[in-house]
Amino acid sequence: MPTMLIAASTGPTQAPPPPPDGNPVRVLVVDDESTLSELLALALRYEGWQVQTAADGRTAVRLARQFDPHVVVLDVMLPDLDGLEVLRRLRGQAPQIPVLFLTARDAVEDRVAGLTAGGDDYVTKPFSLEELVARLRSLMRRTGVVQPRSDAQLVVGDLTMDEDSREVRRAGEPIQLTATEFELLRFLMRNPRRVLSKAQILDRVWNYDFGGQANVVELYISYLRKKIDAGREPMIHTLRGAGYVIRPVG
Amino acid sequence: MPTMLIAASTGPTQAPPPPPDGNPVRVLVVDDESTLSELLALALRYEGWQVQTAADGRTAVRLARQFDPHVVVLDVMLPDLDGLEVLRRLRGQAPQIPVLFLTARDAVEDRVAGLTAGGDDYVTKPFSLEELVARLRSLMRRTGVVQPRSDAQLVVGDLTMDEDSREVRRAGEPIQLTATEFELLRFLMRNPRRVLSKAQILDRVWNYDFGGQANVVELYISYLRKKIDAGREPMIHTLRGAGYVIRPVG
DNA sequence: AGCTCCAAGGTTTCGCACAGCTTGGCTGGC
DNA sequence: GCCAGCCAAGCTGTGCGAAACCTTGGAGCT
Repeated sequence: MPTMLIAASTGPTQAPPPPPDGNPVRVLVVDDESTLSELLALALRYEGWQVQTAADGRTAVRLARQFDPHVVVLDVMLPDLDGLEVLRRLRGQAPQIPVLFLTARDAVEDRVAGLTAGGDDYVTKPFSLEELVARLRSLMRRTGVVQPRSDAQLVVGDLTMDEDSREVRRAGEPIQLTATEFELLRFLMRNPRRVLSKAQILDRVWNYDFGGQANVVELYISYLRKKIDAGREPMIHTLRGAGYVIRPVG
Repeated sequence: MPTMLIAASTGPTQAPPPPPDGNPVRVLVVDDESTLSELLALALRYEGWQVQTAADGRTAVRLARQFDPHVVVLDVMLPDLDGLEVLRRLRGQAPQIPVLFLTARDAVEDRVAGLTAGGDDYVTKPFSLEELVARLRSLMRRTGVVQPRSDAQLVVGDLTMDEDSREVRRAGEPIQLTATEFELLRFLMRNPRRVLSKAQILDRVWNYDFGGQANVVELYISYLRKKIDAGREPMIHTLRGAGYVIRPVG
């Protein structure tokens, strides 16, 4: 029985953003789980960035010297040195370099707080790629690695999202979203007019270790519609057998 | 008339795409079902691409080294290594190489997680050749293997199709198509002014294991006409005993 | 007390078989 | 050479089964 199958994806996120000043952004990823660092490398390369990975602290420090990254993604839990030590050595070479820490959810929060004192940021595992990339982007914006541009403001039709303040408005009217709803909407808004398959959405918006039913996507689309399209001209459309798409009305 | 033989495929598609830089695109197909990989090889060669096939993971990795493909079509279920392991080894040699995965539909939601995250894509079996080729093309476009050139826009007369947004318009007016209608129209539009037989269409647009009546093609042509030729100068023409052709008016 | 997600039932849409109808072309009788 | 008649090829309306999608309620977690 031939099943129509377009079900899967059509093509991931929009075209890579322009490099900071002609050269691509260089990102160093430090994590000892090779699966994770490879996944990350993939996603970040897809953003158009240059990526190097290191599996332990010493390698990271050595690599940083020759690779000279603009930003570092650093797991605080490493086999050899601990995050703090790696940070110190990195900063010894490049005092200004912004760092995005990865920490286990249950990790002691106050230590991380100490680490991020300098304007850095952190993300707890497991995270979604969409969130990690957004954080990284925001971090680079704040620290001037890339021009701020009007990047933190997403606009599709009369729908706007401020990524920093997390404010969302439709026709000026503020809308309250939960964390997951926000991520999903951000992903849609970053790819306006482009059909996104459920698989793509899952891969990108849900945590990398999510093992659940694929219909959470339908569920959250349904939530979003209630909040965003309620009583208005709909912006979120279903393309049966293909995916979802957000489009300005008209 | 029983099932149409897949081997009959002549699956023509317009002139081969522009090679990356003067040389033809090289595609590596990895699948252990020889019937399928041969079918694929045939279709891809017809696109003007150079194709090599491998039946298992190790061979694939070895072959990749000397063949140096621009893109890989990879079944996730292989006799020796599994898809992810092959991916890892491939990426070890060529970190940027885009991969199109093939997965069985019923295979309990093959944890495809992360596979599309890096800009890769996947297609579930059984698929249609048209679908697979379109995906491959889109993948190469996104990852810069070929110049985007005539990006994702297909144009025949006043009829346009955007493959990313799946928007179709005739004379500016938007037209809603179902998944199958879309595939069929895409195939026609990729081959303007060229007569396509029902057998070709069946082989190319329907899943390779389709076992139904041959008159689905007539049926869907009829649907398409209602949607795109309705009340206008017709663009889809029947050549009795030969097939169908799409042509700009005039 | 809110958020996330599973389960399950309900709804819509699509794909396709079937069958009767139309069209076009061929043949043979005149 | 012309027309009637016939047949194959193509067209399309109808209907059913099932896939795809939507929604609700509630359980578990934080």
